[in-house]
Amino acid sequence: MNASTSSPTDTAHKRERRKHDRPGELLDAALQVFVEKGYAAARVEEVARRAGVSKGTLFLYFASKEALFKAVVRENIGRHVADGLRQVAEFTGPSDELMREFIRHWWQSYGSSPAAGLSKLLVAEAANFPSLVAYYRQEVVEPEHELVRQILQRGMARGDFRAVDLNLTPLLIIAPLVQMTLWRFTQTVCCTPSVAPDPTALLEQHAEMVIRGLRKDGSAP
Amino acid sequence: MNASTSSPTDTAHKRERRKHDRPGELLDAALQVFVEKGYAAARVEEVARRAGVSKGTLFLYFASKEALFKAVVRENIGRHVADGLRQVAEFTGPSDELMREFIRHWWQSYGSSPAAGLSKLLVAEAANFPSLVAYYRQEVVEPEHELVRQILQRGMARGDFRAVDLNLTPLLIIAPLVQMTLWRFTQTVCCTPSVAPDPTALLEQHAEMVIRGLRKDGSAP
Amino acid sequence: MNASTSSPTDTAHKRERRKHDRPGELLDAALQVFVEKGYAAARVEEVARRAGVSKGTLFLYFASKEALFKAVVRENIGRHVADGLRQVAEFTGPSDELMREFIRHWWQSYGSSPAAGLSKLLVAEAANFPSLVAYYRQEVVEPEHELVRQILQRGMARGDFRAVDLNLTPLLIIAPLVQMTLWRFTQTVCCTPSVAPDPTALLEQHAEMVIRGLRKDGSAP
Amino acid sequence: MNASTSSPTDTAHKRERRKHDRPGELLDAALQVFVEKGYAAARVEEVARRAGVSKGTLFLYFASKEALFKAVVRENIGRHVADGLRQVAEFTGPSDELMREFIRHWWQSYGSSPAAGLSKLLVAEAANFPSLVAYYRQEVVEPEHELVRQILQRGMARGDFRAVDLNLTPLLIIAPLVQMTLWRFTQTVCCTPSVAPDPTALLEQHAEMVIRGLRKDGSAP
DNA sequence: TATGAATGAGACTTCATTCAT
DNA sequence: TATGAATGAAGTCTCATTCAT
Repeated sequence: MNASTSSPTDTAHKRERRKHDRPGELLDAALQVFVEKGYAAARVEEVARRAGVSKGTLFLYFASKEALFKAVVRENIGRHVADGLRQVAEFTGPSDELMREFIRHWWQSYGSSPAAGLSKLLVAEAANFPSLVAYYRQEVVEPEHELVRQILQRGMARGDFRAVDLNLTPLLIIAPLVQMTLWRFTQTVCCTPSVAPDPTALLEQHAEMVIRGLRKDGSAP
Repeated sequence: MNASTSSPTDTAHKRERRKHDRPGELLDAALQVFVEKGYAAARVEEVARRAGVSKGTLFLYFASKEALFKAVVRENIGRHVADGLRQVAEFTGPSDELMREFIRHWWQSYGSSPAAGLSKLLVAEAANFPSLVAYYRQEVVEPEHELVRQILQRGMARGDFRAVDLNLTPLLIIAPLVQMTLWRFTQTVCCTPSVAPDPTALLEQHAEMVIRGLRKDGSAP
Repeated sequence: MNASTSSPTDTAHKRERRKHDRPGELLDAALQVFVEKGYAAARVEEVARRAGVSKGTLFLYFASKEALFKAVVRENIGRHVADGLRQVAEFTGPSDELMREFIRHWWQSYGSSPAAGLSKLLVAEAANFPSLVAYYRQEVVEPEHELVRQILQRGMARGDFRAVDLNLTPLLIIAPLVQMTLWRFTQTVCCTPSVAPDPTALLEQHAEMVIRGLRKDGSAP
Repeated sequence: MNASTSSPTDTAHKRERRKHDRPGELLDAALQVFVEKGYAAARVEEVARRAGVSKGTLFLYFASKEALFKAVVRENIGRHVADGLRQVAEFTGPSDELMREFIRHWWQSYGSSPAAGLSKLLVAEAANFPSLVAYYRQEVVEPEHELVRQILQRGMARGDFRAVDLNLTPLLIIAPLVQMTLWRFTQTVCCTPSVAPDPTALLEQHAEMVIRGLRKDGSAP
């Protein structure tokens, strides 16, 4: 931001990188602004300002505000699920532990990342951008559910978990994770600790509840 | 409409009733529109149209779009929690059943009602209307958590539930209910059944998971 | 205003008179409001309120805001000049005294009356209502100038005044009177005494200046 | 407009100059429109049109209609009084001549200038913008009166003028000048010559009346 | 006659988008 | 490529006027 805090080499380097990374910097800034204000209340000028360019420049890279918005969504819909699936296939320990891993990993790779703003954004703009919701479901929600489904199936097959509905249960396992994600963007101001508690403790408590909820009736703790 | 079908008293009453009912009709229409589009994208003219009045009429009852929005939130923040608290105090059966009752009741009295749109609205507009978020938390979220906390305490006191954290657990119990609420307004368009499944089945499954999650280690099903 | 402050007879009487005087009360209220705010910024509802009737009632008596405005102007263009002309014809004393009388009388009968607001109104709205300006000039300004012209002619004929231009001098004599009138509506707020001084002293000083300005070169004081 | 007629530097300058001149052009147009119509009846779109720009451009330079109005007033409250004061101090001739000079100068530097519209504007909007009236009085009216007061004091000290009230007399001397100013904007339409006479002749006649009004009783013409 | 709820044209203002530089 | 001044469509809000009661 400030030339006095970086060496000439850095600045020059930064400027070089700048030109190349413009779209990326704009997308980062746009994600921030869209998440904060929502689509309609977001100002393209503020996106440009946060990216350090002028309003006109933004339109060199994105044809319209809507195009920018869609690019933000598509860009941030990661592929963090893919390696999740691999993990399940390779995992050899007890299903309890796999479930705990999944929950921790979900939060690390998505829930606590900047991309998590997408969840808020898509809740807020669902009615205005139905195609994005469909896209998001296909690319994110469904694979995620499939991943949980596989964990459940593995646990049931191994006799670690009782028999549960494979359509409903993934929703219930993921719901608190998504809620924690939404809270990150809902409680910027207020924040009694009881409402925005320590994420780690909450994740562990969630995992504990889930595992106990899935335990077979006669099994030991 | 026709003088021959109504006495002067009736017609006078009709006039009166209209004036009396207008704000309510406008608030209902406004809730719909705000939930659908979000605050910024909502058009006051559409609110007026859905309420069957002209643009100008809306401003006879609400000083501004923002005042309308705030009135919508305040109006729909119900008192459905109050009788919940009474229910707990009076309940005499096993805590399992009380928890099931709470979950069913939450959905009936709020989650499936039109007022449930508030949840989406407050997620979407949290950053733009922090005071409303604080108000909502105080009036709705905190009392709700307190209610669940009392159910948990009762269960632990009676030996029905194992010892759990009284700050974290309510969040985990309510989170899936809120998620179900949000889905109602997120999946207007698409809707594969696996994503928007039968609420009743989901509620029962949620209750089952929660109860098992709270069960004492040695206890029978 | 308040029934408790007047006997029943008074009130009844007042109400009787009311109906009859509605237009007059509306015109009085309208003069006030138009003078205070100007035509465009004046609200018909405020006129109605000050007249103690509803907005709808105003339109029973005046077809439109513009019609009300024109009626206000026409109504307040008095005939105070007419008797002024008679006075001149009948006056037998020295012209000094006649001039002093004219100045005092102008202020008493117009400058200090509520109708004086017209002067401000016509300055403000001249460009928007040229026909009213023409009407005002014909009915008020020209007769007034003619009156001063007659006083000057009389004074010159009697040898009391030096020879002066009969077109220019009336303007110069009346100008300070009109300015005093405008100040009444311009200095509602501030009012250092040097700017809004005692009207009587100012009138006397004006008369003194005018009379000396008209005195023949060799004449004694 | 045409690249062949201007060097790059020129065109860059032209751009710069436009941005630099815009506020001034808008203020000029705004003064016109506000004086013609009054504040409330003035349309910002008309101001923009007269300045040759679009509605939106106006708001790049002035935050609101009210801000534009206030800028118009502040901008046109000149410093034409300052050099008047110097003139008095340096003047060596008879006070008659100084007074004549003041009257002529007042008209030249203010009364006949576009800024003279301020007088009409402030009469019209006094009640709606009291702070501007106070500002105007402080910056214009009071210095002007002080200037006349100094001329009078000088005349009395030199024995040129009789003793007069130093608070009242400046008002009487300036009043006809202000009236002449107001007439410029009041008589756009009608205009019988007797009502809007030759300003020069009127100024001379005014000066003559004032000087005679100030003359010591025994003094020769 | 009197009311005041309802209307809708029109004003101010914002902001995504364009384009000359 | 980058800028930012300029645009004008569209939104919120006001208020003169109407009309059912």
